[in-house]
This record gives sequence, structure tokens and C-alpha cells, in this order.
Amino acid sequence: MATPVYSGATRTPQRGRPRDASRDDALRQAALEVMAEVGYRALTMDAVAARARAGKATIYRRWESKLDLVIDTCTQLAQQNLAEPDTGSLAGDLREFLSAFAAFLSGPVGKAAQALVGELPHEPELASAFRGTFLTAQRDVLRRILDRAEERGELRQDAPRGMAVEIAGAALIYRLMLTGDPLDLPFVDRVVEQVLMPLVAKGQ
Amino acid sequence: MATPVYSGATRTPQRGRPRDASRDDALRQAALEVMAEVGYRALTMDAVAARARAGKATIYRRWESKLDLVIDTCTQLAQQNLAEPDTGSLAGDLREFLSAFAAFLSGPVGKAAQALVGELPHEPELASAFRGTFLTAQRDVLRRILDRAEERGELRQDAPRGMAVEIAGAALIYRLMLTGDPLDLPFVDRVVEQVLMPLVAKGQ
Amino acid sequence: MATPVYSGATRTPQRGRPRDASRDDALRQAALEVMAEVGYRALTMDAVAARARAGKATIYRRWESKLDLVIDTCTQLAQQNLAEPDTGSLAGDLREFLSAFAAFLSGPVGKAAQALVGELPHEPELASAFRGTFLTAQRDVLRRILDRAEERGELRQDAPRGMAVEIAGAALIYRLMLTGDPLDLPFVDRVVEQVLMPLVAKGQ
Amino acid sequence: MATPVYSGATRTPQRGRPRDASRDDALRQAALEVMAEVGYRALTMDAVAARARAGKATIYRRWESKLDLVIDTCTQLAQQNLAEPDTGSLAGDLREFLSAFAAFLSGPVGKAAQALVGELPHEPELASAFRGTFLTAQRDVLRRILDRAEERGELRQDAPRGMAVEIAGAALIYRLMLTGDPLDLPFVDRVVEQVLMPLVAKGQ
DNA sequence: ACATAACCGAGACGGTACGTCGCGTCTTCTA
DNA sequence: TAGAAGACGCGACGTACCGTCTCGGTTATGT
Repeated sequence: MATPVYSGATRTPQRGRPRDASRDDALRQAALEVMAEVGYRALTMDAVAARARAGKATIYRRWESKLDLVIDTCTQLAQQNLAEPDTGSLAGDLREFLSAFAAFLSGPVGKAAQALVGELPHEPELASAFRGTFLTAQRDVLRRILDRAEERGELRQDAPRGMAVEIAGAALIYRLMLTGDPLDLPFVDRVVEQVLMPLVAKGQ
Repeated sequence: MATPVYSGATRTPQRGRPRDASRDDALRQAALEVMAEVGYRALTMDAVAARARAGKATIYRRWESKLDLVIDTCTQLAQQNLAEPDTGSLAGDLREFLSAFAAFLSGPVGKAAQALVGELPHEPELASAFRGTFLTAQRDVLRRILDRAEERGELRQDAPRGMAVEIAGAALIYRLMLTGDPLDLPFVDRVVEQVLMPLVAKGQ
Repeated sequence: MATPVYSGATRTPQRGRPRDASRDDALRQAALEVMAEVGYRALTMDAVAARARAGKATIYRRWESKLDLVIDTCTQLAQQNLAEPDTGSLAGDLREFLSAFAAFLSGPVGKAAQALVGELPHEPELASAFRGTFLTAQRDVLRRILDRAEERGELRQDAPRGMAVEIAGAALIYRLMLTGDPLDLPFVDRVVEQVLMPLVAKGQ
Repeated sequence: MATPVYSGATRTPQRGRPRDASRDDALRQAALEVMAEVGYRALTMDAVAARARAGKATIYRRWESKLDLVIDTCTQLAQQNLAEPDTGSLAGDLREFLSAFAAFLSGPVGKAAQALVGELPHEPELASAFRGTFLTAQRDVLRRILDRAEERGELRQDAPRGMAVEIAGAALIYRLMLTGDPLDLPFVDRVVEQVLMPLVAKGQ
């Protein structure tokens, strides 16, 4: 699930016409466009196929379902957009990363992610895929930011790092998906100054 | 939307056979059961009607759509389950309320709520209904808990109360909907002690 | 198979909305039109549904397949068009009936019947339905024509009536379906005078 | 259409690897087997290719379509199986030829031919190919049988030879394709004695 | 001898129709 | 008039087959 499986590694000598890898991108692009226009619920495989000038079978050859296509489209985008900052200070890194993440979530991917979240409870495979990519990618960056802060001596000794990582993600996701309030810079600043820094930084 | 509309106010003197109010509960109960079993996406109106031994028209007479039925079912449950605690201390109130809320979310309503969240971006009416009930109900309780703490002099002067309310909800929802980690008592305790109390309470 | 089965005889008290019998006719009419335009092979259920402004499910509720729909459409037409002649003489009756039958087969129903014939070997139910209606209807008329001729003393004593009936049908069908030569009045006359009359009539 | 087109006449000097002529037979054999098993309608090119362990392109290099493949398969068989008898008497020749033809039609080719007949009205090329081979081959044999009978003085002067040929074919085809009654020897005998001989032979 | 060109098996591709399912509405009978 | 039952128009689903194409690999010929 989640990524087109024909990577080639486990495929014997290559018989028959090989899959056209460029169709992957065209289909992902089409999926993203359609989703941005009409949303996840109203996204139909026919629409994606038509926009990419592809047959539906070509989609189903690569992804098992609408969900699978969408999650793959999103995680691929996530991996390209979650750059790791290094400003030299904990507060700077947090601000940098969280504001970039907030901007990313405010785009079409945010809507898609939200739609996916609704499917997690009844789709275990999707859930583990989603958590293994979207979620851990973001948490790992935050963990490394805290690691570097520790090396610089910025952290308290007993800093609850896991909780900090969790709260950082939670604050953004909650706004995005539940309250609908804007994920803007002032909000990120307040989260960093009022919540995260007091939680882990020295002498606050 | 959201609540059965036949409350009587706008309906002319009442001619013909009156609606059987007990069908409301039967249908909500059926909806909850079906949703707990197969999830929101796979819930069909036919299934709900069949389980309640009702006709589909009977459902559509009361709710406008599948979404409307589900949101109403959930908010009604929420209103019954969000009791307001009064233990005499801020930490006690928070612990009490958040653990009760966590327990509530861990049940079938949690799954349903999660499913609804996926629909919010493309269903503005649903979104405002959801926020106007599920969300504000919980936030109001938290606000009143903080109010009482202030009266008792437990709060710092500049305590960011809005942020505290937001973080409290976010921490729970994030676990419930994103990470899937358990919403247990130790977690609630850690949120209260490590995050919320330092954020708003005096002399921490 | 072959005819909409909801005739009512075996259906308990009638629960729910009854089938709209006028849809039957509309769908049969649409099927006939589409078949006349594009032929049996190119006839699609979507096209029939669209022309009758019906949903495909409405078709499948009444007929099991494209074949079933078409055979029903044709046999109904056959029953309406195979009038029994009574001119007072064997030759007259044969001429009358066979020319009417030839005219009927020369229309759209002929093409449809031909298409159906191609399916008979692998569709036993269809075969028995086809033979039980289309075929026997026509054979029965011929048999009765011979019966009346016998009463009038026109038949030879040892007339091979079964063979006469069979050859009459065969001559027409062979032209229609195999050679494609015209099923016109001169041909019918020659069949009657050269083949059928010598076969069964006295003193020829 | 109808026969593999690479006969060589119109093809430039022959460059590259020449076609493997043995694939023709393998593919025709596979087509015949599949058709005998599932019928014409359910015959798919993929199935034929798979059974012959051939690629689909190999089929389409030789025949233009499914129909083309099937008609070629059948006419080739027809040409091999319609031997011309010479018993010395009209009745003997007719009996001999028609019983051989009946036996041939009772095999898988009969089913295939029937399937093809269903396609004739909407496939003019197929129709003329079918009539130009299957049909005329059989009619020519019958005509020559009548010619020899005339030379022996067995025919009436005004014998309607065309009608005799037509009725002979019609009687068999009608049973085969319409009524489904057996094409056995007694039936052939009765057709010869009761219908054909009286129609054309002297002194009957 | 060896490049050339057409062959071959395999299977991906764009497309069309399939038969099913769910939606929300409408229409019957029964209470 | 409400309610149960279920037919209705609509539209998306995921599958199957069409006929074409593109691979890697094979096999005769023509330079």
C-alpha cells in the first residue's frame, strides 16, 4: 500500500512492457489538483483518470484505492516539504520549522490530511502508513532540533522532550482540523514562547 | 440541520398523525451502533434504517443527510457526558474533567468524531455545527474551571487562558486522532502537571 | 427470465412501492429503438437507460441481462404481430401468413432475432424461452392452418405435416439469416406453390 | 480479412524474421477450442492468446479482429470437410452429402457458425466473407450433384434447382440453429425423400 | 560476421461498458 | 398524516475486454 510497489527490486527479469513511471507523477498531480478543487470526498477515480488522460485500470494497477492514492500523494509532498532548519537557537529552530509546517498544512495537503484522518480508525494499514510517514517525519525533525539544543546546553536536565514534541504537533493539528482558526505566524510564536520554551528550556 | 427540526415551534396546529418521538432515539442508537461497527464511511442510510426497522423516509424526515444524522447523534451524547467537576483545586478539576473527556473519546463517539473531522473542510454547515457544540461545550467547561481557579487565587496574573484551553483539547485530540496512543490517566496527569499547570498556575 | 417476473400472482400482500409497469414499455421501446439504430452487439444498457430516462438498476430489476431484455422485447412484438389468417383455402392461408411473417422478420425484430440465434447454443434458458415463444407461436399457427385444410379435405392422407411446418419456417429463416436474399412476395409464392403445396395437398 | 494476409504476394522482398506459419494453426486451434468451450460471445482474445501461449499482437498481426479470426477458423474447416460425393444416383448423392454436412455442423463448427450468424446483420464484410465461403461452398456441391443427375436424365425438365438447393440448406440450418432438434440420418432421409426428390426428380 | 529488421511473448496503456451499490426522493399500503 | 417498504433517477464504483503500444529477446536475411 501507500507507494507504487513495482519499484523493480523484487521483480523478476522484467517481462512485458514496463510500467511507465511518468504516469505515476501525472496521476499524483491530477489527484492533488482534483482534491484541491473538490475535496477528498468528492474526488472520484474517474475524475483523476480523466484529468491525467489515463484509464482507471492504470490507477488501480498502482494504488489499491482512492485512499491509497491520496495518502501516497500527500506523503510524497510531505517528504519534499519538511526541510530541517538550523538557526543556532532552540527558539529559532522551533519557530522556523513550525511556521514552515504550518504553511504546508494550510495548503491543499492540509485538507487532504484532514480527510485521511477520518479514515484512520477503520483502516489499520492506512493508519500505520500515515503514522510511519507524515507523523514520524515531523516528529523526527523536532527531536533532532531538541538534540541540537541539548548539545548547546539550552535544555533543562529533566526536560520532557516527548511531551514537547507531542504538544508542538498537537497545537498545530488541533487548529488545522478542529477549530479552523488560522495557522499563522503569531500563533506559532505564542506556542513557542508560552508553551514549548517553558516546557524544555533552561531558566524560564 | 443537526437537530431534528420538528420541535413544534414552526409547525402548524398539528394535523394528521404526529411524529413518533421514540423513533428519534431508535434511529440515533442504530446510527451509533452501525458507525461503531463499520465506521462513518461505510455507514449507509439503508443500514441504519434496517437496524432500526424504519423506512428511509423516516430518517430523512428528521435529518437532512447522513452527516446531519451523525453529527446530531454525537453532540447529543457529548452534552450528556461532559459533566462539570468541582473538586476545589485547579489541578483536581483539570484531572477530573480531562480524564472523563478522555474516557468519553475512547468510546464509539471518539471514532465517530474522528470521522466527522474528515468532513469538516468541505462541509461548512457541519463544521460550524460541530464547533458550536462538541468543541465549545468542552472549551466552556475548561474556561469555567479556570474562572473558579482565578477566584481562588490559583492563577498567575498574565496566565494565557485561551492557550491553556486550546492546548488541553489539542493534547487529547492529537493522541486520539493522529498518533493513536492511549488516552489513559497517566497521560492526562502528565499533561496537567507538565504543561497546563506551569502555563497558568502561580508559583510554578 | 424473458418476461418481467413481478406479475403479482406469487407476490405477498404488496409491500413497498410497486413497480411502475409503464417503465416496462418505455424500456422495451427504448431497447427496440437502440437496437434498430446500432444493432444488437452495439446496444448498451447505458444507452437503453439513457433513452428511457431510467436508471440502469431499473432495467436490471426487471431483466437479468441485455439478452433477456431483448428477447422479451421481441417475443412481445411477435405475439402482437402473428395474426392467424383464414382465407378459406390452404394456399391462401399459407400465402397470407408467410408473407405477413416475412414482413415482420424484415423489420428490426428480424435483426434482433438473428442476433439472439447466435446466443442460443450457450444460453439454454434463453434457448428454451426463444423456442417456447417465437418458434412455437409461428408453428402453432401453421399447424392450425393445416388442420383447417384437412377439415376441408384439402390434405393428402399421408401428408407429412411436421415436415411441412418445418420447411416453411426454414425457408424464411434461411433467407433472412443466412443468404440475406429478400423475403419478398414472389419468394413466398414460390415456396408455397413449388414446395409446400406439393408436399401436403391432394392431387398435385 | 478472413485469411492471414501475409501470403507473400504484396510483401516486399522479405526482410527481417519471417512469420512463423505454425502459429496460425496453433491460434486457430486455440480459437476453436475456446469457442467450443465458452461460445463466441465469451471468447476473448486474451484467452485465445493465453491458450496458444502467444502474445495478442501475434494474433492481430494475422487477423484484424475477433470476428476475423473466427470466420477464418471456420471456413478453413469447412473447406476441408465438404467432400463431394458421387454415388451414381441423385438420392444417393444427396443423402451422402447432406448427412456429411449434418455431421460437420453438429460439431464445434456448428456452434461457431451459429454465433457468426448473429453478427452478420451488422458486419457486412463478415457477411460477404461468410456467404462467399461457407455458404457457396455448400451450394456449389449441391448444384454439381444436380448437374450430374441431369446428365443421367434423373431430373424433371422444369425442376426448380435453385429452390432445391436453398431448401436443402435451409432444412439443416433451421434444425441446427433454431429448433435444436437432432441433425441425424433419419431426418436427412426424410428431407431427401419427402421434399427434395419430389421437387426435382422425374416421375414422383 | 554481423547489423538490420521483423518476428515473438508478455503485459501496460487509453478507453468503453459492464453490473452493483448508495444516495436522496417518490409512491404505494397500512395503521 | 406517519410509518415501513421498496422502486426510482442518478452517478461512482472496481473489473473485464478491446485493440494498440512498448519492452527484452530471437531469428532469418542481405550486405
